[in-house]
Amino acid sequence: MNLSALRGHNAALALDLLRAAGRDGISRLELAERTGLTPQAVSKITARLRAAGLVSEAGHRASTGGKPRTVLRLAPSAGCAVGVRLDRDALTAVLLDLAGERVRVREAPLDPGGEPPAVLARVADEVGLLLRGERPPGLLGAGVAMPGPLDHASGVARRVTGFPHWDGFPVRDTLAALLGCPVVLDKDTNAAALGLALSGVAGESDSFAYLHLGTGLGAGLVLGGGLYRGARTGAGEFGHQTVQLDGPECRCGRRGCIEALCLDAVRRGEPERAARILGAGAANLVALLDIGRIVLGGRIVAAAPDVFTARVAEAAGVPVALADGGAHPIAGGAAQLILAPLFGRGDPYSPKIR
Amino acid sequence: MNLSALRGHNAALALDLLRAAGRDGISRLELAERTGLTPQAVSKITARLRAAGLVSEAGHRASTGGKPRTVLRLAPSAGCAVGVRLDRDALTAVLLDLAGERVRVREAPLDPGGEPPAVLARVADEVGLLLRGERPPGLLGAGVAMPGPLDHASGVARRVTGFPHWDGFPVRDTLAALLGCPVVLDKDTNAAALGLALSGVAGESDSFAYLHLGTGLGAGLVLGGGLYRGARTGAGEFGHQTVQLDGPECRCGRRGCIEALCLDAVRRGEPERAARILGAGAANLVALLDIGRIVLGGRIVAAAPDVFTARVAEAAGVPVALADGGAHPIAGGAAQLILAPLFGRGDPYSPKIR
DNA sequence: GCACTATGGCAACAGCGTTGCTTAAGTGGG
DNA sequence: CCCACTTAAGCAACGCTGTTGCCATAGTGC
Repeated sequence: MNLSALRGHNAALALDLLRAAGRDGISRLELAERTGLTPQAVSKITARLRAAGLVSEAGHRASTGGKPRTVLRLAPSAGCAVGVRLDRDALTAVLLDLAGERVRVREAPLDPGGEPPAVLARVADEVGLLLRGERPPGLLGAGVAMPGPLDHASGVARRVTGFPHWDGFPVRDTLAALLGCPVVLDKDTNAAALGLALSGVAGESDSFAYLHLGTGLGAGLVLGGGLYRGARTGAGEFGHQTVQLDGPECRCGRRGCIEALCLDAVRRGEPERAARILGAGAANLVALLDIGRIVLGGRIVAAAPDVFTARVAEAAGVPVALADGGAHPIAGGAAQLILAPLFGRGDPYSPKIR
Repeated sequence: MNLSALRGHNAALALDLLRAAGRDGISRLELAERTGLTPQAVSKITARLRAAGLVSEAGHRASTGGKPRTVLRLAPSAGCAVGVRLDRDALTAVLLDLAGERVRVREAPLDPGGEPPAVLARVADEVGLLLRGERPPGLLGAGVAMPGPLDHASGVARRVTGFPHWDGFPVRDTLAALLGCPVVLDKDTNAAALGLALSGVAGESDSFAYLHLGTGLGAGLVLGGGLYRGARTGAGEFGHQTVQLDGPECRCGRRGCIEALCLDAVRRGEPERAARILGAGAANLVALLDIGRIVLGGRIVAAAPDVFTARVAEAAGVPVALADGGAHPIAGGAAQLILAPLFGRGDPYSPKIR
């Protein structure tokens, strides 16, 4: 790491604390305490951030017997990002400001049966409508969330469930050309987990799993405050975890996959049973990764939130939270794919220079 | 991060590359390429390391039309560490040099039934015998590996399997006082995984799982090149992953735990079946964490290595390696608990300053 | 023997966080 | 109301980081 990387690192550290502080803001001295830097260093860093328009002064704290601390706040309008969720039959697009607040939403039906170029042209049109035809000032890029599996690093779809014929299609580069801005592609569960990590739904714990039970069952893992994607960006394949060695055959070819068992119970109208199966899978996760929390989301969980929350908490032995579907956690998380690197929240486990 | 932390970071980066290069050594320019630093910066860093006696020049590479590159090597004798494995009935102690090479081994029977202070006094005696009564120059500390569960951060044992009455005993601080050097405590599987990560057994992949099948079944996870310990240092509890929802009750109170099923198959003399069960668990790990390799070890694996390797590779779909039991992977890994931080290989997922 | 190539050190430099000091802006006792 | 005291934040000088430009060294190959 060289000096310019050091500067970026510390600026990101400060920005992340400013982001987490939200409307309350944070003082220079608090930043110094939390980063371990000296107050003077923080003054210089925040001066640069203020000069760049990313941070502004916003009032003062009450005095504690001396000069009151000046409150600093992230300037939400200094940047924004688009987030797009592509689902089997619908598209959700959101515009988020730098603070992660939703500025606009747009939902539309989608037919993924078409050829990828046509579908993506459609996506670009919808994003244009979301932006009302003009490029908002400070647009940093667009994040796209799809069901997966796909390759985050290259932005190429693989055998994305519900999107036939997409295997190997360069979604990221195609859409980047259409939109004229940087595009990042990731799995829907990863996007949601990242968004939840940044929104504070995960509470104090900096490691949690987001479990999404909708058309399928998937997971996004946040370990040590950052999204864990694994060696080939395929981590979080939770639906095909074997939890019943001699169970019924799954469409993936293996037996006793948790997704098959869970969805089967749901289909039979036994949410209690589905919740207990999901709880067993969650308990496996908690034991294996020693994570501090589980967050549940998806259509099927939303249909019986109390049952799922109670059974999973019982089995896993950690706090369980619900992702509010109305807040569009996946589309919002997709936009956070663009914003997160500014705050040093890119994935910390990616292969490093050694 | 401040400048002194930056210097430490870059020094660790260089040392880790030197360590990985082993006897072959590495030139300044290669270090520059791999770290992303300029050649001149590397010259300064290696000059400091040479002045500290950690690195020495060792010959030259063949010329490629100009001045031949000078080879740098880690000076193995610049430091050493003790590693101790405490098992149910035996103690293994090793002395490793800075390069991770084994200098000495000592094995002795152990009765963990006694009170912790008496057992640890015994351990300290054995370490004294390993060191032949004198403190070797450059001794950095002692790492201790036990079956777990235990708390790495505080160095306190919890309900360590095979060690009754140890719950809550401050193993690290007690032993540090007896030995007069820093002590680090961790689970046996974590120690082994760390040792394997540093020894190159994991090959190119910087994420893998070490699965140990002996008296029990446990795992150590290396993600992104560093040991993953989780929020409360309890990660890697693999033995009680549920793989058979309605399976037989386990002593942990849950049903269908992989350890119970696996060991039951072994007890019945069906290693093929045990290997297939272990394979299913390994496949779960690979899917969930997208790791690039599985490493197997432990007494039961050693009794039928081909069967376990073949079945696990088949199920998990990634390369499977064997940890050589004769190389004392757990005791050696325990010593690496002390050495690894020098090379920036402390756990990268520990809670960060934000 | 000489031109060429590649490595690595020396010296000057820009930029990072740190230190010592000063100024600003409050509180609270007399 | 004044003034001592406390706390926050900026200015200037500094030490140390990696970087840049230049040069000495040590090989190859015509």
